[in-house]
Amino acid sequence: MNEIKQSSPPATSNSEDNTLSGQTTIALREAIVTGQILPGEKLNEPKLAKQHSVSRGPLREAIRRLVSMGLVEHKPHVGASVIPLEVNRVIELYEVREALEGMAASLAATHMSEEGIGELKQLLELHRQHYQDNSGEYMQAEGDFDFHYLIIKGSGNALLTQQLCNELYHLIRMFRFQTSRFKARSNRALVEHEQLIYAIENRDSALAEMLMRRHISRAKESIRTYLTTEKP
Amino acid sequence: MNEIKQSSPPATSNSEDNTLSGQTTIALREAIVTGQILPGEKLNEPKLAKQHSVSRGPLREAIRRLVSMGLVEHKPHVGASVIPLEVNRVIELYEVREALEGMAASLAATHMSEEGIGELKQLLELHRQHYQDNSGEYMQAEGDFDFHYLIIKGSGNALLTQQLCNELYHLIRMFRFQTSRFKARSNRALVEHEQLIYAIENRDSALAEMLMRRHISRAKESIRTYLTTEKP
DNA sequence: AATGGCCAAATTGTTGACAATAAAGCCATA
DNA sequence: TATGGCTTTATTGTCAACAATTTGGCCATT
Repeated sequence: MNEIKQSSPPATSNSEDNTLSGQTTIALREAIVTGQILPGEKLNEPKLAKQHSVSRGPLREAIRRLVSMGLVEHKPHVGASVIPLEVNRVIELYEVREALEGMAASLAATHMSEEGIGELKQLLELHRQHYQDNSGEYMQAEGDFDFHYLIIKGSGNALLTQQLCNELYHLIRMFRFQTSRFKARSNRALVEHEQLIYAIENRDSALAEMLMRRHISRAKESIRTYLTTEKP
Repeated sequence: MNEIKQSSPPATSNSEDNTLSGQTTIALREAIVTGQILPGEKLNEPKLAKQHSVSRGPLREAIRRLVSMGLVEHKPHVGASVIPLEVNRVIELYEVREALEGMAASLAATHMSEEGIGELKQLLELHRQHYQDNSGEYMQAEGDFDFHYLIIKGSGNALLTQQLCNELYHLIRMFRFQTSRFKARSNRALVEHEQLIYAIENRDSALAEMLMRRHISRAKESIRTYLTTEKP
């Protein structure tokens, strides 16, 4: 009962199909995100096809989808490989997130339903209690996703939601997994979430955007200093 | 000699490969963008494969890439079809552009090289002369792309550039083609571009972002009123 | 011993046939 | 005549074999 509900975010249970290529996409995606296939590692088609008990057709299709998610690079006549974990890429991802999720927060402040705002409050309360009970460790990982997902969905912009929740989402997950030793910032995040809800509740789109952007920008800077100092 | 250089933007000469699937992707993409295949139209695999003289394998791969560009929708066991042209989608696209290109302008103000700024000025001068000579009609289409592309590239953010120039770019082209009867705003665009260059030159990232966002937001509103009044 | 070109192995790109699913039309029945 | 279920047909999903390209290693030459 200590489990947080895994319903809201599109986590693993994406709206994928039940075709072989769809299932293979999910399997490969999770293998990459959870580090079973390492950054930079090459994706050998015959080998992976045998592993997943499919022919090369569906497997190639799965690889293509991973390319469109940004998890995999592909060079003609050479092959596909998991994207290497470079500091620059992480920074760039956070800059794109800042732009996109900032807009999402702004739109959510305008369009989000009262019901949606209620869900946000409910989630915040859940996180707050969990923070008091435990040492407040994990929330940064799973909990943050739920929160951001609700806001993105609340923007009412399907393209924006698609870009963030289907394309970039798994890239974020992967980077976060690879740098998971680095936690911190759990209490501050709680306060920042609270302020964000307040702004959305008051239909203050400019403030909501600013808070969201600052929220992400701070995370970016934390990661930047972490990755550039402890690396060599 | 009246032709504007087509070098800078990734227009048709994308960094695609020389494989069949790559060429088919380009061919199909252009057919969709230029309206040879209409919005909402279904993509019949055997028929298209025969048309382009390839087998269904590469063609399916091409379709998948178009899906990742947002030009095509795909339902399992049903098939792919060109995305329908709805007002909401256009508005949503402009909102995403506003967020992404706003960030690009901000980053460009910080990172763009003096040389890049020089190119911007050069391009602006070209547009200004063309506006004086002719009635200043087309610039909105081709010219605007060049300008925005230079700024996006100047951001130095590869992911951002990838998202805008490879994924969303052709969606913009398609919508712009489908609503091409609607021009206007040619002189104002010139002034707005001039202001933007000024902001970037002065390394004023906040101003650059604001001007770019307003630039796109205005275009959005123009299109919104145009599409919602003249439609029925 | 280092370098250059050539050959072979492994991997990717492509093809056509086969299987599974969904849409459309038909017939029977109420 | 309208409706429901069935059959047929067209289309998508999958497979295994074939062709083309790259990479790595080998040998000859300088």
